[in-house]
Amino acid sequence: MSSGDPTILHADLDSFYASVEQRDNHRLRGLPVIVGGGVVLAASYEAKAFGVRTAMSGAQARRLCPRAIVVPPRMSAYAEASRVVFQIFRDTTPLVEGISIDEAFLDVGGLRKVSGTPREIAERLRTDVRQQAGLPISVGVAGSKFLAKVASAVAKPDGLLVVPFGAEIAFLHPLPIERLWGVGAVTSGRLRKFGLTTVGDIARAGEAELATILGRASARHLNALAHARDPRRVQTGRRRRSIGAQRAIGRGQHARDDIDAALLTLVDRVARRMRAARRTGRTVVLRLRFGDYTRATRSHTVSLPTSETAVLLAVARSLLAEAQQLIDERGITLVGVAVGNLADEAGTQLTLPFGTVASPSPGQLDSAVDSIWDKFGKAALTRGALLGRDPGISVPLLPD
DNA sequence: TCTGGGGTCCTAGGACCC
DNA sequence: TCTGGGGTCCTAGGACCC
Repeated sequence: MSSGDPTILHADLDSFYASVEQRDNHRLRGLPVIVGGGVVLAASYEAKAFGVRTAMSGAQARRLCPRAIVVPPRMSAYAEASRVVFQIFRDTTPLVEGISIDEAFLDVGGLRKVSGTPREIAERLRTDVRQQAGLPISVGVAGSKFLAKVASAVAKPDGLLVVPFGAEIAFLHPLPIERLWGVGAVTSGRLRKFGLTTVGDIARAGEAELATILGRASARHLNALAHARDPRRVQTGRRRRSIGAQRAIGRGQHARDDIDAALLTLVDRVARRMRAARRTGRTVVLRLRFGDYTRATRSHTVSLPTSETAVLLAVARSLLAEAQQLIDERGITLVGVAVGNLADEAGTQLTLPFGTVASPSPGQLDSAVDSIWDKFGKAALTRGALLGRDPGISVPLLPD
């Protein structure tokens, strides 16, 4: 690490969704394109020139750029494009760590004899993605993940930037604090109040002073990054830790039946995705957002992992009942369901009257059932759930 | 013209166990 | 009986990222 070239690449597709749209429809090329209606999911560089940004409300975006062409998202097209690009990544090096649908870290150490210098590899990668996927991609090359990521951001659009060993501090310190990983709106506001505006300011402030502003953990984290210290290696085979779905449902009154129908749709979508990925989970999280934009979560952990719609739905419904008072008071505008504590699908599936629970051994059946019963109340279950008569449980499962 | 739909990680308190 | 320390798990909230 002390000699030679830095070997960590951060590859990041430019305005990914918008670029796919421009690739697939030549009439959109060279024009300001916005993907997404209510909120901007992606904006082409032509739209960004007008100040349009990701996550901006659609109304604000159209005000800034009235001539922008707004197209609805085509998630399956983006997923397919991502698949093609990630295959190019894996053809480049086996050490690929995917971060999201459109970015990844690649470690090209040890490939010099086969593939050339990291810069040459990065240039070829950009050419391959352009030719094979038809998409622009920016690449940062540095000695750490953090610096590589900053470098790719600085290189955008459609660029390549290498931060050589020894040049890290000079590169990093003039940058605004918002470039630091973990500095969002809240943290940047706090830091700026204390006159800290550049990464160099953070480095000079020192950990102790930072701790008085942000707390110990954040202080340690930011201080390390500001000194370009980031020992994390590129990790292959990282696995997803939760699977979820959510839906905004607008203001105004929502009948309980409508909320319940939304919940069913979400649970069904999540459970289906879990089964497709052959994953099971133990913790069900209900996410809510209210009319005043406050949020709340309720969660429950069952003893055995499952991907069964009926089981997950039963838990989600009990969580919704728990939160009913909040909903009545504040009005609900978003409902989401996520399943965490993920495990691989178990070998044994125990079929219960109200669904199937994955179990490593039949002896654990009781605890699995108990954990769900506890949440429901025994009375409700014995009243009919186990016989499939409780309308709260016997919802017909949609076919896969 | 108020605010998608995915995720990650961290913190803190409480329960529980040894 | 009282006090204490350490560890894990669960729950809820919050900040942040793309």
